[in-house]
Amino acid sequence: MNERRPTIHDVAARAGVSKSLVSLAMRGSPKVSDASRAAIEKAAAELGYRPNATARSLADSRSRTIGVNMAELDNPIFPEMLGGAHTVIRSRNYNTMLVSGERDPELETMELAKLLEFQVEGLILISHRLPAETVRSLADEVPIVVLTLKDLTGPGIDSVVTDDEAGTRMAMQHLFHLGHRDIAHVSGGSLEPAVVRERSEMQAAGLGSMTRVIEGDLTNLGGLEAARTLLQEGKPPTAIFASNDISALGVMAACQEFGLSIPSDISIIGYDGIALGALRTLSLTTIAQPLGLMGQVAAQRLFDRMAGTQIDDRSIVLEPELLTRGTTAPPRV
Amino acid sequence: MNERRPTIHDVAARAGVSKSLVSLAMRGSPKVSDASRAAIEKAAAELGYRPNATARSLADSRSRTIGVNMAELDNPIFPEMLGGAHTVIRSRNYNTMLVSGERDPELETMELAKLLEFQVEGLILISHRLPAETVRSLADEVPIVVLTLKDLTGPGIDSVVTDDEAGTRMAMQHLFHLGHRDIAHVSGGSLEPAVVRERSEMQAAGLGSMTRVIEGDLTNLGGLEAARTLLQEGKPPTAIFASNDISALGVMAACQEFGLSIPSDISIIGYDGIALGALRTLSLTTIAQPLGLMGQVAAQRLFDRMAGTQIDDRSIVLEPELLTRGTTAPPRV
DNA sequence: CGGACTCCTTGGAACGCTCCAAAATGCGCA
DNA sequence: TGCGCATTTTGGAGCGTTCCAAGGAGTCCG
Repeated sequence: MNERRPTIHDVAARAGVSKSLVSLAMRGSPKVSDASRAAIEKAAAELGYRPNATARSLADSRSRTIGVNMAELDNPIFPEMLGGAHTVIRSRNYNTMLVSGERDPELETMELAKLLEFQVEGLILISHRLPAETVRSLADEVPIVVLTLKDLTGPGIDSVVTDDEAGTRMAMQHLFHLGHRDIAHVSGGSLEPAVVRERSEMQAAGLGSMTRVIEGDLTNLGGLEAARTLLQEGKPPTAIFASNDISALGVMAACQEFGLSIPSDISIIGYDGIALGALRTLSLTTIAQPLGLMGQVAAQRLFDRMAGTQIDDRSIVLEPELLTRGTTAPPRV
Repeated sequence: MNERRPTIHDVAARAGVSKSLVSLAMRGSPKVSDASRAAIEKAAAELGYRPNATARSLADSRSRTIGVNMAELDNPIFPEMLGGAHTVIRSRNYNTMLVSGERDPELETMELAKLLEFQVEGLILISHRLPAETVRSLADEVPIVVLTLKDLTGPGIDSVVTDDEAGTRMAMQHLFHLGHRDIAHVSGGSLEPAVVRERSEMQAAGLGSMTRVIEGDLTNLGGLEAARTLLQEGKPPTAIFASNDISALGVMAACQEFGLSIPSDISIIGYDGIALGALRTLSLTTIAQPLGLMGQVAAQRLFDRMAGTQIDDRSIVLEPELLTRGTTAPPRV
């Protein structure tokens, strides 16, 4: 396992050419004669030569690496976005360096610093907990695309989000058209400010039919508890709109605890469109964000910025989609 | 965004010392006098200096990077393991380079080659689809730890698995003690050979009470369809043991379709212990593998190998655990 | 006041590659 | 045969670090 790995020099010596020519050949340059190329390939194969990407990065100062930060793992929307981004990154022949801030801004800052030390050429933040100022200062070293959080833009920073107003409207209209007039909303609390704020504004302003708002925190347990509180208060609403899917699942559990059957006694709609919600066991009606696509678009935009393409807008807004599944139905009359 | 980044030379010039001293100072060497250190730190801060990890890797030929391959994203057990491994990698001040084979052995091979070009110091394969021979040949360039698949060991290759025989036994005994005598097993089909084979052997040999085995494929849909076939055949078993959780969720859905309520009409037990199964809505009884821990242990073992620690065994076997939740109960009498 | 140490500090040679300007080769054609 | 031009090939300088052998500066003591 430990003999020194062969270098470009070894290949050159063995093929009887110069290191420069090997370098060209390895990169598939057309200026290499067929004879030389064959000799070089043969020598490389015999030696089991592998180009050293580190040396290459240093020499041409391109790391061919994108840094991805994923703040947390326990909401499946993040891995789904990661998957999308990752696909694009790979297709461009780049590598993905993954870090995770674990919800701790200080740790997150350090991890991002490490990415920069590795000379990543771009950064994708799949959610983050950093102060805007920190992100802005990173952004003048390397282009950044932020997923999910739309309120953070600025020079060097792009964002990819879905149209939450539209999504909220869709959810409400779906319930409204089914005949619901007594709707409760389990909000996201203070987390994910932008998203939550908008969804909440909608609910406050928009369709006046919603009577109650309970604070959740975008977790499963949060949804469960919020719904419990709600249901203890007395007459249950005919429908509940949760700000995200995993909290919607908590809401479902609470309803079951209270002996309400879904959707005949109460309708539930979530937000996000996690893959899991499609499982027949759950069959959660939801407003789907195109999660994988968001990741892809984020990566694409990043590559565009890296290429220096002239682009005006800083924010890409994708459309959400209503997925009508088994947890919503007309209210009992 | 584009002025040349300051290098160690710039810092040296500004602090009025040599680049070597800056290098030492940046790495916290004790041989640097307080005065110099202060001057250097000041200069570095003023310039916004960031060490170039690429150059460092090249110079001391240590990339401080671990490559992680995650074959697929749609079974949540993989991200959970990733999380565990990632935590350990970070705590050692290493970086994680992530690739994904997308179930395609050829692509997977290329991706792993890229990792080696980046001089990763170790490799963690969170499941993979490679021929044993390929893995073995990678293993003589860099230490490897394989998660989940136990049949692949050899020089340079370690594995981390759970004791599937024990797990299977636990599942069966749980059902048996509840009083079930007519149990069906939804298998994993040809995938994940080792795991499946063992779980299946158990079922064939072990507790003779199981009457039927249906082939699944470890997916949600596979579980759904397997269970449908089973239930169409006539008198349903009193319990179903699925080879993994996501297929168990499919099985649950099928049961509901057939009007069977869980657990009063039929008990269901899964395998894996995905976080999701704990959601109150699902409350899936299962045999839990310590997923996060497996990832951690894998990373730890990798670091031990990298440090050249003398270790004899090649395989780490962790114990599974029965999580009794809401989908199992005594059979109806 | 000269050694012998101990502490700090230094310049130059790697590390394995790419880039570049310049050299070698080959070919067509007068 | 010789010249010009296109095609191949080459050595050396860099990329930003670390490593190392060796050089200076003090300090302590006889």
